[in-house]
Amino acid sequence: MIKELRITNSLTGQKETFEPLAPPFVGMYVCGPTVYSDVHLGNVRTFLSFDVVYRYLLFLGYKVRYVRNITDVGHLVNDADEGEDKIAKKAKLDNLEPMEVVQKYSNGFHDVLRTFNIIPPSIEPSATGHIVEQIDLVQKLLDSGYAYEVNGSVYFDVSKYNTDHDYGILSGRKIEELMDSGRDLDAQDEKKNKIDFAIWKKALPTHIMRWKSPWGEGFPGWHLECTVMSTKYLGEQFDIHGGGMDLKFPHHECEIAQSVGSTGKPPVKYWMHTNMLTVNGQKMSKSLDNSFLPQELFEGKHDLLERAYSPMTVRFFMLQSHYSSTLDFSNDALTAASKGYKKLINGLRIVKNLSYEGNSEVEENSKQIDQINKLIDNCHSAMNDDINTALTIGHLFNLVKKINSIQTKQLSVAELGEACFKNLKSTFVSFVEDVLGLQEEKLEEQEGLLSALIELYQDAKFNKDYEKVDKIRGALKAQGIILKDMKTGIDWAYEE
RNA sequence: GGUCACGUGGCCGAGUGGCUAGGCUGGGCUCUGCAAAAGCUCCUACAGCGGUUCGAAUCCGCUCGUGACCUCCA
Repeated sequence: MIKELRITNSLTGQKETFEPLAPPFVGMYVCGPTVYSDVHLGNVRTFLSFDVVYRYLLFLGYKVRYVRNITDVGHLVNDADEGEDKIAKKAKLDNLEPMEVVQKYSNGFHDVLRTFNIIPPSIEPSATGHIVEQIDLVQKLLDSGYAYEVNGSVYFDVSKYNTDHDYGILSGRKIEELMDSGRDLDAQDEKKNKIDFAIWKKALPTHIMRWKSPWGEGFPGWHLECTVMSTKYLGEQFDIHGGGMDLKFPHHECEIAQSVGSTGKPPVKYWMHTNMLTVNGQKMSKSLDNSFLPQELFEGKHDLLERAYSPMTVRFFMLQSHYSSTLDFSNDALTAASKGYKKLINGLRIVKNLSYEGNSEVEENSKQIDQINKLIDNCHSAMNDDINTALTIGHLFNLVKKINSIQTKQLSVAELGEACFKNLKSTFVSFVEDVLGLQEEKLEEQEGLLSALIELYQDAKFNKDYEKVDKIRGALKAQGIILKDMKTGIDWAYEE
């Protein structure tokens, strides 16, 4: 059994034992969205992955401060240093105040995450709320010599930084190669080198988002806000920094440069990067027009969707792969996930209703006990092994078999003994609900009504009124409920 | 072009130097008024070609294929 949590550190490419800088406290920062449009399913995958990381750290007893930002200024449309601000552009387009855009899509973001049962972070700071701190950081970088001012804009001097430190330490890039590729500097460009990036940008007269600074009116550069807010709330050095793979370069590389350039210390102990959600093998992205909004998924309203899928089905689907692998979206896979999810939740319903009953005439079945204890250990091991939710779910399904056997009395709780049974129940419930964050999607119908129907069903069966029996069975099936006739009684389950 | 991943059974997806997850689908059995559910069970794979090894799908090399990043992107 793997007793310690190990996570893959993108910085080293190795699985490392997780040792917080100051246990039991853990600081975790995850790059949040730029709120200029609706979040799509690919975005959700990242936040879902870190939701499980957060949940598991809590499960292990750590005191976690989880910071996830909202980027509401500074993120430009085209490249890091030119073009319009995404928020400002959208504001003009929709004829709204920039902050209305921010509020609208922040609300939408929160609604979506709540639907997927993603726990809100401890702190959700926004870039516009930290302009003062960002100006301070720009000044620090100027003071340290790693930044220079040109015409009211300030740029980070990557080559200068690279003489003292290692730019590219996270993404494996070499500064010379970066210089050779990509677009060339044009005549208007104020930068010394094309790989330099803006940390403060002068606002043109038409620019609607602007703040006063020692360098004139302007706005902060994209990468700056994450450095500032992570430092402010988690300190100059903290445990985990996460985000999607596509942020590794340049965003996270720049964050490291800004931190090291200002404090001299590497900011993050463990970098974690989640992989992309793909559609037909291609990354889901807005520009490729292959992205789904969560709402389209729930309603089944999209050309690529054959039917609707519930939030928990999608959550389960995503957890069935490892966060570091690409996950390909398809109707077949979602349909399979839907059935699997219901199987797991049916197991959850059953085990919650089970209680221990001793029986002095029944001997403990050591083979069963060993099997169950092993499966429980496996669940812990799987999560400890780099948050392997897919493997964890596999083990949970093996436990579902045991739970179903108990319900049909093919296996009795007395055989397991009290300790094993209680361990089974608590492990199963806490892994499904607390760690994986899967919950029962309750029926609209009241369970009381259901049990009344089941009683009628039972009477009809007793009276061998099979016409009525079939009628009740058919009516419930139409509602997605199937009846389980067992020797030991009647129960219902979600149709898989 | 540069950098880095990946290629697993009908489908989706873990994993690992020997003990061959799991889900979905399909077949069989038990149970049942008929079913369903459940349990048991069968079909058993690691792109191709070499190499290392007692032993590789797992390590190394080459080939082919796919993708990501190098511009904004979770």
